[in-house]
Amino acid sequence: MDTKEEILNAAEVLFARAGYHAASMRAITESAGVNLALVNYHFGSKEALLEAVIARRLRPVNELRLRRLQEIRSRAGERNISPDLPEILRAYIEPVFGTGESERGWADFANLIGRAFTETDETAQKILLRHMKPANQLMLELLGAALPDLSGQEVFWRYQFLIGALGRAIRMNSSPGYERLKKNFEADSETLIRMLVSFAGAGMGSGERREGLR
Amino acid sequence: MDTKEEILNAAEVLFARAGYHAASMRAITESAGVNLALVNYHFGSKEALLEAVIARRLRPVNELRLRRLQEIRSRAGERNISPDLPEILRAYIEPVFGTGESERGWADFANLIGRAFTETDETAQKILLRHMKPANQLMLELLGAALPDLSGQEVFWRYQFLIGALGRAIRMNSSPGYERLKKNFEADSETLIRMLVSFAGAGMGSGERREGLR
DNA sequence: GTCTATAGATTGATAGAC
DNA sequence: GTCTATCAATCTATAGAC
Repeated sequence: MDTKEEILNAAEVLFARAGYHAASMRAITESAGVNLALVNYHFGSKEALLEAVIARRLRPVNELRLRRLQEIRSRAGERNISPDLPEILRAYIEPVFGTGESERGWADFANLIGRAFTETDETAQKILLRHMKPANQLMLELLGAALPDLSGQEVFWRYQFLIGALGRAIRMNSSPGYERLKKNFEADSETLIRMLVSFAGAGMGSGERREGLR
Repeated sequence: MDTKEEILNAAEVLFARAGYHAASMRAITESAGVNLALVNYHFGSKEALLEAVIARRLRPVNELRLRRLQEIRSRAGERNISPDLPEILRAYIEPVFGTGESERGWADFANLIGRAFTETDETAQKILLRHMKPANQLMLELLGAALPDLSGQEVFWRYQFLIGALGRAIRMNSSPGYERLKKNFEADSETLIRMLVSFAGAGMGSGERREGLR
């Protein structure tokens, strides 16, 4: 297989499992079965490698998200109605669990994303925010339109709660080390998505006057 | 001041802001104004230092949590009624935002906890889980009693969503780097707690037959 | 493009004087 | 308890042969 891709795959696994700093380039190249010097040849630096790992998976996810959210917005605009909250949530949540092809390796990447929110002296966090910005802005706009009775502050924080719940779900679902905790409560992706949409839908809609009237 | 405490304070800040691996013992001792060798003298190793940092803050939080949850359980038991969901949530959430004394430094620790869920080759994660286990078990039991119509799987995952939302709230509220994102949506702790309880209460109670009848 | 070899810096930890 | 000095290991990155 392509050397670059081999490195990306190995880096994804190790960044996700050990963390950016703890995953050394020696470990990565060894796991990939390539020479140590090839990381710098192909990517330039360790940080650029992290950027490439994140970008590879995140681009299709956010493109799909954005497309679905834009479609919801234009449909609501045409008929001059508020966008539907559960529909918005599903468009935001579903792509994270796989863009369709859903190749192997997604579990590790999901774990990496979970880390990226906090770790690696903000290196990964910045990369992440940059990729998600367009979808995030549109998401806030649609949520505001779907929840017209809530203040901007309320909408903003409920959106943050959703992001937190989603991140937790992804990590719990994919990262090893939670097996013992999950025991008999294992859930497949579709079940998880359904539970998330229902949880966040009820949580975000709480206090809305229109609640339940649609 | 006490040298040990000085080291703990500096380590807390640096672990939180840079991450466990990125925060070197040289940086920690320099920031604490003490000699490099004193970390190993007082704590034994870098990992033991992390353990001490976490334990110092987490013990009072979880003791308070446990006490309040136990009180709810015994009150419900006496009167032979289901425990009240918002009350459970408040008992679980409130202590995380400060145990009352709420000394300075809590913001950094909150950030550290956010990291600990994922980072540091599971070192911090294990420490965290060990500390939270008693409160977590009681929490699951009370949630099950408060939501008798839900399956164990549903209760478990909604609890995970709560943990995710809570963690996100803490990090957003305390860690630097989110200032630009929060802009005009800043909220004080009491407001945040209220929003969390209302969000999670609605989200967790969704689908319950008794919903709204209490 | 891929390799060896190594530079150059930084890390956690410790021995031993005070 | 606190200090200096240093070891041994590890890290990222690069020079240069093939």
